[in-house]
Amino acid sequence: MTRKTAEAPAKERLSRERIVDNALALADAEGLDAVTIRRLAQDQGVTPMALYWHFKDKDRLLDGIAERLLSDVVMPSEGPDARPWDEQFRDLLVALLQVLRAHPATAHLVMTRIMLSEPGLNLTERALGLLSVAGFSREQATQVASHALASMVILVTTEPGRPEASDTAEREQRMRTKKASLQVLPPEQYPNVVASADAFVQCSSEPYFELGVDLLIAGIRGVSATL
Amino acid sequence: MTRKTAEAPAKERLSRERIVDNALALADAEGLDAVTIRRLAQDQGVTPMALYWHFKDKDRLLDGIAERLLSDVVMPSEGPDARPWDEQFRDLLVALLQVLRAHPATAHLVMTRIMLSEPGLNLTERALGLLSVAGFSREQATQVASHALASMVILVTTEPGRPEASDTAEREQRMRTKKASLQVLPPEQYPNVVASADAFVQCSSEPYFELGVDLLIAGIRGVSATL
DNA sequence: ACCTGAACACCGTTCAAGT
DNA sequence: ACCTGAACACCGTTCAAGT
Repeated sequence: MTRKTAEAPAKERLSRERIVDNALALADAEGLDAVTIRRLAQDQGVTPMALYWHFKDKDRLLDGIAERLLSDVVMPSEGPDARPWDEQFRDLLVALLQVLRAHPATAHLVMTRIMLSEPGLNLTERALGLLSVAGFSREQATQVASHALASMVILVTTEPGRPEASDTAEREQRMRTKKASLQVLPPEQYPNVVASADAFVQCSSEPYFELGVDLLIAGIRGVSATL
Repeated sequence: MTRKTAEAPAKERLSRERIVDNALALADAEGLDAVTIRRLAQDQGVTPMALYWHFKDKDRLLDGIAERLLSDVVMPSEGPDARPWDEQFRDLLVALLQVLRAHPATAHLVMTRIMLSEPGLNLTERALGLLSVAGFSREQATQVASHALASMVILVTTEPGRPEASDTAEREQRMRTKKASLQVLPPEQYPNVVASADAFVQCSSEPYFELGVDLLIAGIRGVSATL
């Protein structure tokens, strides 16, 4: 339980790829706030300015992380698919959700960055195609696609009881504190909140994510039926 | 077009309220990144450390902003309401959406902070009540309520063409640049993306937000029908 | 009760220079 | 092409002290 992260001496040269690797690993382990130019440099045994040869600024590095996430999405295979559009759309969402769930601390980075990378463009192209089959106009399809992506992100980032890059001990403590603060509320004024104290503080992941996807798909289906 | 924000000499004393006022106004004008302990102090003609008497740290100040937003929500009046739960739920969402739209730069602050203030608790209590009428279990109602709140937030923060606290001139330039970068893509590979270039870069707000709310309500209604 | 002064340990980034 | 050194202009925050 030492506070320092174990760092390999990192003999090998720097590269965009290596830098993104480390940034992502660091974010996974300690949260995005720990991802700092200076910290990354230190972990690589290099001067902070060394990174600026590979990335114009920190924002481009974050772009790189987002691109990495998106390139990790394993898309449903191309080609004709006889199934209804909503089933295909769901597969797309789930594929995206898988990688976001693996990297909750960086998931939100993709929201503003999908159109900046090839894998993001591919994902978007597929989504737009399916939504136009569903009967949406260009404008609506675009908005629904954006919203669908964003929904997967917030599903991951707002999961009740999600470990916020802290160790398990103090995380459980925070959960208990929060739960207690809800249970202590006047039950005649907040009966539902008090009764939901548990659910606000933790949940079982699989049903949670399934509900989230169901909600979105049902919404799209519902709206498409009124077109 | 001077670069300095015009600051009243601010003769009056400091207070939590005044600080939050200024922080919110500053965020609205220049984005949340501009909201800095030091900057706020300077604008009030006071030393940075003066703020620490009123707020334990910056995070508590952000809590204060979130609470302010939530207290600005004008809730549909209490008391028995004969209308179906989904109409009532929609009113709740729209009420929240109104204030989030007025403060896009700070909207996301409420996502993790609803349960920390009385207005947030009231909003949540009402939402949970309606969802339990709709037939959801405690766990599901809690998750749906959280997701609904978060959806309103991302609707606001990811609106295409949303002004990111920059002046109109360079904002239009960025939009043109982004649009051009999409239109230049190979149309045989990304037909839908290219055709949607316009829609990714701007939209008319009212239909956009209505679609967003429709999507969510339709989703909840759809899922509730399968219970 | 309310605010100041000085200091600490951080940031991202520029610019000129080394190999 | 790839990296270093020194410096700049910022952060949030602590701690002791003033009124």
